Amino acid sequence: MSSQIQENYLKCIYKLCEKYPAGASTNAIAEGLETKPATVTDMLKKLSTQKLINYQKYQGVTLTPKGKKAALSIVRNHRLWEVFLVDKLNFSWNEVHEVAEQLEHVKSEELINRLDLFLGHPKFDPHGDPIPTKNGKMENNKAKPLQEAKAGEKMIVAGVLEHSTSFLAYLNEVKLTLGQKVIIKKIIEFDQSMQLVINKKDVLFISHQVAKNILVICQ
Amino acid sequence: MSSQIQENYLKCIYKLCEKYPAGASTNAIAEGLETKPATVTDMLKKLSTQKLINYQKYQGVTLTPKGKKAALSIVRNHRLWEVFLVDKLNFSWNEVHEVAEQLEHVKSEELINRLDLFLGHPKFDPHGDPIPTKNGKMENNKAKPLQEAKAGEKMIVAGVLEHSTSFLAYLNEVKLTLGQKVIIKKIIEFDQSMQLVINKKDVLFISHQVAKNILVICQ
DNA sequence: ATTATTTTTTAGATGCCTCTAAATTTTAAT
DNA sequence: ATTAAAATTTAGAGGCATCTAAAAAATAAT
Repeated sequence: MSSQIQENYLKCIYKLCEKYPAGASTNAIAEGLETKPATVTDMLKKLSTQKLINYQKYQGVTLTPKGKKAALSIVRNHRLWEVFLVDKLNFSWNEVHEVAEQLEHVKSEELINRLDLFLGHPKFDPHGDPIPTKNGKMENNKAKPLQEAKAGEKMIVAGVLEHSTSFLAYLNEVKLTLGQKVIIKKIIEFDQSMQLVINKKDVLFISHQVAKNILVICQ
Repeated sequence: MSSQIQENYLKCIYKLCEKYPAGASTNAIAEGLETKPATVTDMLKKLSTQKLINYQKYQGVTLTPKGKKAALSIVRNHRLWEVFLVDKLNFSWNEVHEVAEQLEHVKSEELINRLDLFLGHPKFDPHGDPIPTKNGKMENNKAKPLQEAKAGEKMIVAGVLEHSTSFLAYLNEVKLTLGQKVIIKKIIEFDQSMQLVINKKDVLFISHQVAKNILVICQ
C-alpha cells in the first residue's frame, strides 16, 4: 500500500493530467504539493518502481492504470468526506477542504462504502465535483451553477452552493431536489432570472440569486 | 504539534498510567505499541524534550499536564469516532477499533466539536468507556453491563453491547433509553433475571440476556 | 553481599521523505 | 546554429522513526 505522501503525489498527478493530458511536469507537481522539484524527482522514481506512474527522465509523467485506480480512490474518499462534513456536520462548503485532506487517507474500504451508503450515494461533492464510484467510474462533467446554463438546455440538479435551511426548504418546496430534471425555458435578460420547466410540464420562476446557488449537470 | 506516532505513544502511556499510576515502563510501552524497547527509549527522550512526559533514565514515565491534555484529546477523538461508526455507519462495536485508530489522528478541533454535537454529546463509547469532554473532564468509571449491578444499586443507562434493531426497538419500548435512571430492585437467583424500577415508580422485568447487553454507570 | 537475570539504554545503521547546491538536459531566443 | 534561459536531475546531507547488537543499570535470587 502507498503511504499518505505517495497518495498525495498520485492525486496531484491525477489532477494535473486532467488539465494537461500530455503529462504532469516536475515543477507543476512541486508547486501543487508545495515542495521542491528535486524532492519530486526522487518520489517519481519510487512511484515508477511501483508501477504507479509512467516516468521517463525529463518527460512529463502520467498515471498507469494501477496509479489511476489509486488516485480515483483517494478522490472518492475526499469528496465523500466533503459531503459528510457539509451535509451532516454543517460545515460550509468552503471550510471543508483541509479536513477532507486528512480524512481521505483513512484506509478502510468498508468505512468508505458505509459512508457512501449513509450519505445516500451522492454523485457530486459540495463544490460540484463528481464523486467516483467504488469501481472508479465518474461523471465527466463538473456540475456548474444553474446561472451558467443557456436557454433550451436540459439539466439535472446535482447540488447546492448555499446550505442555509431556509434556502434548502425553498428548494424542497418548489421541487428543485437532487436529481430533478430541469429544462431552461427562458432567461430574462434584465435581471437574469430564469423560467424553468420541471417534470416536463410545471413551470417555475427563480431569481438570479437562486440560480447562482444551484449546481446542475447536463442531462 | 505532535506527530501521529507521538500521539500513539502518549495515548499508550496514558492508558498504562491509568493501570499503574507509578508510571509506564519502557517494555510495557514497547509491547503496547508493538515495537522494540530501544525504539521506545529514543522516543521518550524526544517527548521529554517537548515537556510532554516526566522521564528520568531507568525510571518509569508519567505524563505532564501538557502530555495528559494531548492524550485525553486523542482518547476523546477515538471514542467519538467509535460512536459515529457504530451509531451512524452501523458497524458492530467489535469492528470499529482499527478504523478509529486512524480517524483519531485527524487534526481539527472544529471537526471533533461538530461531530460531538452531531452524535448528541455521548458520554460513553460503544465499549462502555467514558468519553472525555472538550476540557478533558471524564466520568471516572467505565460503564459495566447491567448484569454486574447488585440489588439496591442506582444506575444510569450509558450504552448497549448489542446493536440489532430488534434489541434497540425493545429497549425503546420499555423506556430503557440512554440516560434513563434505573434502580435494581431484585435479582432472581434462579435465572439471573432482574426486576427494575424506572422513573421511581414503573416496575420492569428483564432477562439475564437483556441485562448482559445494557451498559450502565453508577448514579 | 555476590551473582544471575531482567530491564533499559547506547551505538551504529537503515528506510523514507525532505532539502540545498551543482550539474545536466530541454526549450526558447537571437 | 549558438547561446541564453528554464526545467529537471544528481549528489550529498539531514530529520524522523525504526531496527539489531552490545553495554549499562536495576532488580531478583542465592
